[in-house]
Amino acid sequence: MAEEKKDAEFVHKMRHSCAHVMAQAVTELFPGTKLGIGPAIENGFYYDFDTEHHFVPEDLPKIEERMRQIIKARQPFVCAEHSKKEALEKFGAAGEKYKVELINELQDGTISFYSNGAFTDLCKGPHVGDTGHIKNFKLTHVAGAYWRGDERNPMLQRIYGIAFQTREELDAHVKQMEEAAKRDHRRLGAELKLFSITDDCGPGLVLWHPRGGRIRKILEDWIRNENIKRGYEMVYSPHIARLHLWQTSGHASFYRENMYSTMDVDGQEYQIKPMNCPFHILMYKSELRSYRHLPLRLAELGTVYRYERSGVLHGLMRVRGFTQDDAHIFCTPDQIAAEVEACFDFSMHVMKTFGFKSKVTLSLWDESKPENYTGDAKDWKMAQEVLEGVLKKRGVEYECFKGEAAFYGPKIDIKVIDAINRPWQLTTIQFDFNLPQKFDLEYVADSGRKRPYMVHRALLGSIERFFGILVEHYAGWFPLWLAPVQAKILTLTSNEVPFANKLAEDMKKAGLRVEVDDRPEKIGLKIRETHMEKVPYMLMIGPKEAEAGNVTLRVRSGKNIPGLTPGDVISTMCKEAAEYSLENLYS
RNA sequence: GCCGAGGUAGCUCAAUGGCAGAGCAACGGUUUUGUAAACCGUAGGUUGUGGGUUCAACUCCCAUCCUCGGCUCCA
Repeated sequence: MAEEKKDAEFVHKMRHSCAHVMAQAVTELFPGTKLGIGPAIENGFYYDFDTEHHFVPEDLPKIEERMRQIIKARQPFVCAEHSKKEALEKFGAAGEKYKVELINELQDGTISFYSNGAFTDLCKGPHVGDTGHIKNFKLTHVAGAYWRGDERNPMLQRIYGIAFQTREELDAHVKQMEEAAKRDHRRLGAELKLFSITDDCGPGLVLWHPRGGRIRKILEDWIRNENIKRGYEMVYSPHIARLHLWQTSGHASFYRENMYSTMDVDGQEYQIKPMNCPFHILMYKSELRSYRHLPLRLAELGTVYRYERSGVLHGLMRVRGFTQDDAHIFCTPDQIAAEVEACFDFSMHVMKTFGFKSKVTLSLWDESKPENYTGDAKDWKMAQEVLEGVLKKRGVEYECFKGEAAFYGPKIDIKVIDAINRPWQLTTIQFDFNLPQKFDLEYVADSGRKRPYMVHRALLGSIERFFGILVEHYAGWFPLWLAPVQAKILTLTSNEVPFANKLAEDMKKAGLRVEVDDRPEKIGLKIRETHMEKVPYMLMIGPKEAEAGNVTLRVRSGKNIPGLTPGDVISTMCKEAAEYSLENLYS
């Protein structure tokens, strides 16, 4: 264990040292380049540069070559300490304005520098002994990045690299990235004919094709049933509403930049919905509510439209029109903890059903800036304790982020990573102090009228994003209960077609999704195409099977299971599909 | 939105100012086939879009739309 920790520390130092060497190579090859920062990150490092030259991919091998020379020279990393004044003089003279900015923010006292060869960088270290310790690295890509991550600052050019202790690890990582690219949902979405997003329709607007539509319908039916089982009422609301409604809710001001322009209907301004909340609130308000009727849980697969800046769109993960599995819970103060707990458990049930590994975060307010939030300190304290209490009770690991709460309340977010390790938020469970007040919600309690608590939650997050994650998670090999085509029947000759059609008919009657490939093609071709469509089960029928009245099952691995009766196949497949199984019963 | 790279047949990609091409897919025909690609043929294009330079533009210039990698922002 201690060994592992030591290794991890070494690798981190080595990656950071590699960033220095890259900066050194870049400043030598492109004189006048100013330096930003260059930390070690997961699997590698980056460095931000400000230079007239625009880096192109062809520059990377040249920079790598220079880096290899520096590494070969085994230049020792030497630490030196200077006063702030000396540091400012040194970097000021070199015109390193970004370094000067960093130094100015450091406390007075000594400031450490690391040098190797002729290159010196402001750095708190530590580093490897000399550049010879850097062995297996590769520069991967160039990207833009704002200085200090603030879009008001100038944009620098960032070069990313990866570095590992051994050649094998580096090669394995490169290979892994290539494999990950093959399961990218955008690629599989086209290959498996699940969905498309086209120029003609518009960016961020998804066309769900028949195969994707089948899966979506199964997902939607499943999540609706799970909601109903837990006491939710499924409701529906319109896609547009009078602007007035959004002014009341406050969205027309605080959510303005994500909303589309209004449209004129009979001289009135209408707005396409970016949220479902106001509609559920109107339903709540449609009658006088009593504590006896709470909690009220209104759920909807609600399609919303949000303006997302062009550069942030990403396949199904970030789109402009999407459907949330949204719900709003209205309840009394003494019901709130149980409701949040139930939401959290519901989310965990979702994650488990699909085999997702998730990461939980708790977003809290910044109590030093109450002016940025609605609701008083007492409410916030209570709400945060409720959320954190549930996480503690369930014993899950979670990370707290102060100041990350919405202005209207704290929240629990649950994220899942995609094929290439990018995290995407699916579940969100949020307190809302704003809307009950804006709409003056109340309920009749034993001692007069009171304001209900309101929780907003989405578990899948959006059907689109969830589906994108799902495609990548399974690499297109959906478990039987989700597979758009669960089995394909392949005939060898035209003589078996009647038997194949009869089997298909019986399977369809049993509720299975099956297709027959009766083309006069070779069995090898049919197998290849069916495999590439990622159909879980192939049922092969040739003269032998037709004679015996059975089928040969070919599973994904290529293994054959001969002599199965149609009845066996149907009952086993039905069982597997009904249990939301992640594992195939035939394998 | 910002920085950069791109956009050629349904898909993957050629063509460096001089006749727009290949493989796969599609379509037509032949093949009745036993475990990951049978064979022959046909068709397919305003090179993202609009403008400009030129005798001549996929190629150079300008604008614009979209995609990709990041940044910022978020389900």
